[in-house]
Amino acid sequence: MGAELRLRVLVVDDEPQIRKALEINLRARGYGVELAATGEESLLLAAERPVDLALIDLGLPGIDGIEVVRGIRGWSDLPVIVLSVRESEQDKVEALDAGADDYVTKPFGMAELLARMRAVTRRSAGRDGEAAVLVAGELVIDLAARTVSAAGQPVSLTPIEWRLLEALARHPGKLVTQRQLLQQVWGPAYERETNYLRVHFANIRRKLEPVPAQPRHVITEPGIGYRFQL
Amino acid sequence: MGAELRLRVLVVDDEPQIRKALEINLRARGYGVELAATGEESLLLAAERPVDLALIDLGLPGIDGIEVVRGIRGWSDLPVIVLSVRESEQDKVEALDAGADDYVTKPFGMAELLARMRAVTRRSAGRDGEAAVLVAGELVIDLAARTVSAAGQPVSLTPIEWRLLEALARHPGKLVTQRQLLQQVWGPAYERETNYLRVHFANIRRKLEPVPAQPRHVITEPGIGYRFQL
DNA sequence: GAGAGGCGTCAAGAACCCGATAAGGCCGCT
DNA sequence: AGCGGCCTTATCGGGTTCTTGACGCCTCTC
Repeated sequence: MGAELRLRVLVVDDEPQIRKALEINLRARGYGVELAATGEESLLLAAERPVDLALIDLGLPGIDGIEVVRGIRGWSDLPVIVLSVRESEQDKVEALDAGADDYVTKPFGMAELLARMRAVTRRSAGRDGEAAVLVAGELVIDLAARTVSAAGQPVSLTPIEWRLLEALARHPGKLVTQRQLLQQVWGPAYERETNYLRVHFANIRRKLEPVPAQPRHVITEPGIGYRFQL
Repeated sequence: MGAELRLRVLVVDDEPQIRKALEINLRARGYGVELAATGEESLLLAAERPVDLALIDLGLPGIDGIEVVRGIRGWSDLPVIVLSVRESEQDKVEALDAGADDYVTKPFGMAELLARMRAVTRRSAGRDGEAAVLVAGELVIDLAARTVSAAGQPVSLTPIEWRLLEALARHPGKLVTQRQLLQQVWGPAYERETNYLRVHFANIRRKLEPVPAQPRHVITEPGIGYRFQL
């Protein structure tokens, strides 16, 4: 399994010198490198060419780096390291809570960056393959295409509904705590707002479950969280 | 108090002031905190009491912080954040390659640390751990999915019941004292309320044991505690 | 053999959690 | 401006869970 698959890295930075420097260093270490100069470009690239890791600069023209992170997190759990000249705690917190796995302030040493890259890829190494479509009775959920259909009919979910369903469906059968859901969908400041979950899961069940009062797939574990039952 | 499902953090640092400061800040944020001053102590604690995250100082007397990280990585993939005054790249690389998930140099801002803690726990929460399934006769306990079934039938446990069963099942065969159980499930202020244990274990046995009056798996050690028999 | 302490059982009230529903505000679209 | 979708917020009822106290049985000690 340890067959030296070369990892592919997406580098997003608007300064050509930094792009060049990173490209040279990473290629020398055996990484494959994709380059993007703007947020728009990076999102397109990430969608069409699968990469294993993204290095994203915060100070981008156009779409901000934070938005790029959010955009990526919307449909994948690709490891993301943010690079930035901004040293303020608020910037770091914002980027990390947007879904970044690490935050490195420029200027940084190449050895440290490489070590941090190894650390975050190590974590996500054990992920599943592309089990992107999941079938549960009359329910069909396509995680990649972001589509759901119940009893053959396509169902349209609101953004929040989709993120909640996705958080459950990514780990079928496993229990996801209220805290995890609130943190993933709304952010760490909303960990106590369990009423959000009640309202939105009620809406989800109304759309997906044949008998919303007796849900078969979106199960609630009182006092703990929710579970997606296949 | 409500059934707070809080994350438990192990703090390893030899300076009492830093331990205290971290403890106060983390508790205020709703984390459970275990403290250790030396590497030896921390390894013992980590093995005995399950925590969800470890904050480890590098400059420890006795066993070095790096060795603590390696020790933990030897048997678990617990998220680990290293705290250190050392700023050299070599120290960072060494710690990260030893298995640490992040490296924060002192002094650091509390907001940043909390954000980095959220980032690493978010990662490790999502991955499907190795099948942590425990089979004891007609009992099947899935610690990862948080499900229990007896004689093929799924059993639903209340939050407190689950936490008690989990505390026993994480160390099959080992004796867990009443004090440990009360402290883990209800908090340190409830160490005397052994009647809670009697009531809830009676309910657990009623749900799990074929003959609740003659329990085969949830064994009580009079005057000391309880034990999970495989 | 008597007493004390620990344990299991039971039941009742309080506290808690969930689902349902609806009103109000915000935003984008026409 | 008007409209509609979406999210937030509040309230209510019903069901479950937790706590608390009481009682009887067992075992261990004196």
